[in-house]
Amino acid sequence: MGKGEQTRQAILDEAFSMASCIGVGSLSIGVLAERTHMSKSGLFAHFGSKEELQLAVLRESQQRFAETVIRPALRQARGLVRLRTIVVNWLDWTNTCNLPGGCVINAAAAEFDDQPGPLRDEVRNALQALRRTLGETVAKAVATGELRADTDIEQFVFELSGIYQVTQQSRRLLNDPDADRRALVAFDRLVRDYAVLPDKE
Amino acid sequence: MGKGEQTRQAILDEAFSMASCIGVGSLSIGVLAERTHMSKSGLFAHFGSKEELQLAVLRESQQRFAETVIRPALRQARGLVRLRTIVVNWLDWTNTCNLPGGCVINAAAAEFDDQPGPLRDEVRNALQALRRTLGETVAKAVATGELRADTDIEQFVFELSGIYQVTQQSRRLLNDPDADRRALVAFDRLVRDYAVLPDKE
DNA sequence: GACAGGAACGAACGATCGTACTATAAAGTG
DNA sequence: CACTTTATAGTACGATCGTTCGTTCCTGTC
Repeated sequence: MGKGEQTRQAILDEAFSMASCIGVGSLSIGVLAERTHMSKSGLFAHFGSKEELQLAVLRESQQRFAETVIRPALRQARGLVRLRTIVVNWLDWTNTCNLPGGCVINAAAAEFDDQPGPLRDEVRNALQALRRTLGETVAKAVATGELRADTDIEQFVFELSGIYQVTQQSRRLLNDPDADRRALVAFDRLVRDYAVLPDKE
Repeated sequence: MGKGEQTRQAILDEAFSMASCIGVGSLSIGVLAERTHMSKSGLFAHFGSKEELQLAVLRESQQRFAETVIRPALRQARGLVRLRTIVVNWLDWTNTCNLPGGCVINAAAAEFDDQPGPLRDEVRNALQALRRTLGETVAKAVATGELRADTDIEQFVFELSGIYQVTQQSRRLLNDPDADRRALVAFDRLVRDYAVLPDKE
């Protein structure tokens, strides 16, 4: 990794954790330069524009998410076990990664949902990709026969996403210490409702 | 209503719909003055500081929410009917009110969840009040015997909030035309799981 | 040791930010 | 009408914004 690539990554690290706290939209090149002990212009040269920097942060976030939440779960057996692993990792990933202020993409989703442009597109793609991944995982749990064959997969993923979002809000804003427990209760209820009934004894 | 109160309200109207699109944090006094055909200083005098303006927008939002979502539902019979009315109103209230860019409070929740200060406090209080109101409504559905006596009310409200959030995201960002239908499916599943089983025939 | 290329800096740009102060116009009140 | 209060405008401030430009520094190659 060349020198340029190295500093660029260091900038992204700082920008990432900063964006977690104040949002991707409120990133400031001046402040970021201060924090990374660089000049504004020196930092700027690595990205060419503020928007490129913001996009880079969003991409960085996606990459870390894949490596932290999804990939470790692929070692689990396909089906409900793997799905549950993803959910647990997902709920915990703001702790695992350096995300003092919550999920960057999730916050950006609320921030840009009505502001057309590359940033909105990037967030949109990221969330669609995530839902697709979740959908495939659910589909495998159907294939293994753990979930019913007529499971509405998109509905399942829809509700799963809701559980994630409310958990973040409860934890971060309302300081609800039971948020994670409640999230798992909701997840279990979701699974139970779509599960194949066990044979009668 | 005096002249002052009148313009103040006009400013708030504009600020409200603006905040809906770009977020409470990105409100700008200059732009707001332009849109209301006033001078920056003239507008400024109504609030004394930007933060006060932002707080006023948040309070305005709470008030409209109460009048649009909650109050009309109080005409319904207590219990599941009223609860369902609230949910339907809730899901629709960004259309009912002038909210081109989605719920102000909900966006602010993601924006300020890690930035201590009066704004965060206000959002927090608003959401806590909402959850309390929802909780009381659910409790009445328990009292009427429609929901089971051992219903975990906080859990119920927790999941309800999740349904709302994911619906907003699906509709606004992912352009999912089925979002509202999915929300109601999720709600019905929630109610069914906590409902008192009908007597066997 | 000359040279080249990339990396970082420093200074400055025009624009916009929130805010303060002063003056003028309008509204409200007797 | 006169008088007081309130509402709005105008101007200017210091700070910060993203961005540009030209220069310097460092690193590695011939």
